[in-house]
Amino acid sequence: MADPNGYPDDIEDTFPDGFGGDDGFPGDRPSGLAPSGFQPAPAATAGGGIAARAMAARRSQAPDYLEGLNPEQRDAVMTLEGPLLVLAGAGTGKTRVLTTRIAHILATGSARPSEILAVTFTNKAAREMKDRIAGFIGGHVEGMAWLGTFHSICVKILRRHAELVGLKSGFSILDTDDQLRLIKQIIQAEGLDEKRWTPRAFAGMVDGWKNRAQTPNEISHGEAAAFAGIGRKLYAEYQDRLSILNACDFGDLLLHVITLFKNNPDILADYQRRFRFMMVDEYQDTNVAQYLWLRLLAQGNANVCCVGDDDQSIYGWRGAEVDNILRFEHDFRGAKVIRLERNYRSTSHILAAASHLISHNEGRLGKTLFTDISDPDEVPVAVASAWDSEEEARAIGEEIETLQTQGHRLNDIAILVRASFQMRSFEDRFVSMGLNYRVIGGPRFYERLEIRDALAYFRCVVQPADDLAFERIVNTPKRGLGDATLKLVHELARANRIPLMEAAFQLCQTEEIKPKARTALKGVLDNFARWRRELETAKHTELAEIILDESGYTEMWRTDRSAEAPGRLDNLKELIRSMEEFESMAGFLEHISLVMDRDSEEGLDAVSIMTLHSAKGLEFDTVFLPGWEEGLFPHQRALDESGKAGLEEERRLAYVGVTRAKKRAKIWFTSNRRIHGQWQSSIPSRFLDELPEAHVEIVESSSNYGGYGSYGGGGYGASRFDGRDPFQSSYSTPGWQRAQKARAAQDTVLERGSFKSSRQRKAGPMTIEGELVAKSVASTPSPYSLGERVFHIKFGYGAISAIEGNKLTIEFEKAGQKKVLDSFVEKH
DNA sequence: CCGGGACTGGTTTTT
DNA sequence: CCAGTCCCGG
Repeated sequence: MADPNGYPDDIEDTFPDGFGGDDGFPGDRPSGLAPSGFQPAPAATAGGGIAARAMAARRSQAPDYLEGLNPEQRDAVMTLEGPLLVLAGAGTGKTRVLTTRIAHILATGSARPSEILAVTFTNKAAREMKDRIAGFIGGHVEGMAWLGTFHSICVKILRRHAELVGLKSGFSILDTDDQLRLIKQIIQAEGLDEKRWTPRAFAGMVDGWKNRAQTPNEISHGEAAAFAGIGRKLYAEYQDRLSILNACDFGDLLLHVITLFKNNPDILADYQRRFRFMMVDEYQDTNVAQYLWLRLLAQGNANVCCVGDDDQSIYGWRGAEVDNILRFEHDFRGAKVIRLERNYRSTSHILAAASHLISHNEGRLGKTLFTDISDPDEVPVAVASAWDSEEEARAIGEEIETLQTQGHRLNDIAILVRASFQMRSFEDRFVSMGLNYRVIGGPRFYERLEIRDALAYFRCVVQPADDLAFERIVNTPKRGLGDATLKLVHELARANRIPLMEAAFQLCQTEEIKPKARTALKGVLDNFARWRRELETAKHTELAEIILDESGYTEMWRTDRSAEAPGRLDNLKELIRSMEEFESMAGFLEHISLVMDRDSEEGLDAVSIMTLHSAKGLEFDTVFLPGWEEGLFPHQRALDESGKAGLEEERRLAYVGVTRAKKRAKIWFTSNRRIHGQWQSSIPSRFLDELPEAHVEIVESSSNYGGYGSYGGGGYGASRFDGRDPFQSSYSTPGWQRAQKARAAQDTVLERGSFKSSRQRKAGPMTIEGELVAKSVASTPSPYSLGERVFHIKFGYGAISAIEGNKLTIEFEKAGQKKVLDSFVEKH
């Protein structure tokens, strides 16, 4: 019985062999999915009357899962048919709507789990969504085979049709590091100067092209001629090499699927039929390729629901097109738009501040967040200033301590910075005061050297053609396989268009390489051959251990006496432990190439330090926003490179920052900042002027001279920030001067005991307004004089030729000219 | 093969 | 200023 849209009764049957079967799971029947307390509609006969059934369900008994939704949210959940754009402001329950909507689709029997496509940007978001859906429908989330990131969904599709885009199904996915090494080889092969034409720059261009779904033939004339005139050629070569390697980069995952769909209408049609409902989270972050991908799939059946917030689009620089969301109604005809503006997160002061700030942007779809909840104790958004980043860190650290003594948890506090170099002063400060913190977004587990090496071994076993992996470990640990030998292998491989491993094997059969290298190479190849045989029989975790042992890799770190070595061995153990969750080595490798998860040590109570970008989607009771200065935020480079659009993206970033706060937001700016080693006096950010006076309080002094609840100043308008010189106003008030005096006294004490802070302070041009400059170290004259003869424990005797604070330049009699700290020399 | 010295570039980041 | 990379010398 086919429905009016032509859907066959059993969709599974229309897919090629093996396509539907492996999606089978116990819960792939709508009737088994009703949430408790809700009487499910009869099992779906595909098509027909979804809305009607939903209405019927609602009439008979409002299902549990709709409880507590506001009217707009409910509308978004129940609108199943046709294109739908949900404009969900910060903290308006976006994820809840998305997950409830899926629950609703399942509960009403409108589709089976495997017929729902739900796309997110990050693995974290996908996981969260899965967890929350599991809350509704129990263990049957596993049936949501198509809930994942754009990339993981694309891989799934590509594995089935790899041959159609010139790959084999077992293709590997290169990460940025592999990608760069490959590009470097190509640039070298072209004889370009790597210094002028850096692999990184080219990788950036490739990324840009792939973000726009352009193959080498489709890039513009201008870009084809970019990169020393051979942009197109290099791009084509790169793609060619990837194909020979049977590998993809991240961008390819989308690009290949788009190519696949365009060239194979039958396959596209299958997927169009399969995906009865499509949902995209964070739609404002989609790039052109993702948009095209979605368009292709949505052509069959326009039940597309995109959720996003144009005001939170902060990834323009990596290809996201705000236009996608701004043009939704135009691109998806008859689209319904629902705005979620009721905020459940922040106080009205915070919302008012954020709304007023973002209202300075043009070209928005326009939303105004509001809340009904009124908290009699709520405080305005605070703005405070500091002399430099160290004082900023110190003041914030002290405020955090105060909050802590008042019973606030550190987990509820975050510091959100514009650029990661800002984190340093906070880390330094928090370490010295013993305040627990955690940096979000640092280096990732799978990016560590030892992990990549280990993975390269595994890749070589699973994917013998993975040249990049082979290159990486062929001489790690050292086996005496130097450049000379490898060059031979490369030449043979290139000449015959065969994988390196194969070339190496052939080379071992000849007399062309030196006996020593030959033995070593043969040893490696024999090992791989043996491990590959064991792949069939041994348990993959055990095999992994065998590989690392027999290759000498573990041994290499065991004998390494550097400080990091033990940690690296631990990481290797951890790697093998994490493999246990997977069925096979291949399955594991696939997982890690896509899911570069971070370490999470959620256990302890700690302040979070992260960039504004990585804060999107999170919330904290208290948020500190340091560094609101022109040039840093908005960032100069954003202004220079993208002009007004750049400024607006920076402003959205500011909006994201402020809206992370539930109860307290405090913004900071400093008057001096060291940039590229140079001290520069800074001007308060224009965004400060864009905050509404009525909801913002200028905090006179900071840290132990005030803190929350005892604002000194008051009565200053935001226009105060307009001045070129912030010192004229608040910096000359009596309260400020008093604070400075007290602080200067305290600094003297602090710095006597702290080598680090005195070292860091020395370079400051502390010359403005004498009294403020009473920083002990900066003004202390050096005890040494020019020409003086001194002794250094390592360099011996010498004469001072220059003095710069506590740093001396000395002409040593034996060692020549060196720069040393005065504390390391003695008078002689 | 390691390490010191020269040189370079320094916003944001996921997959 | 500082961290990462590259190149060359011992």
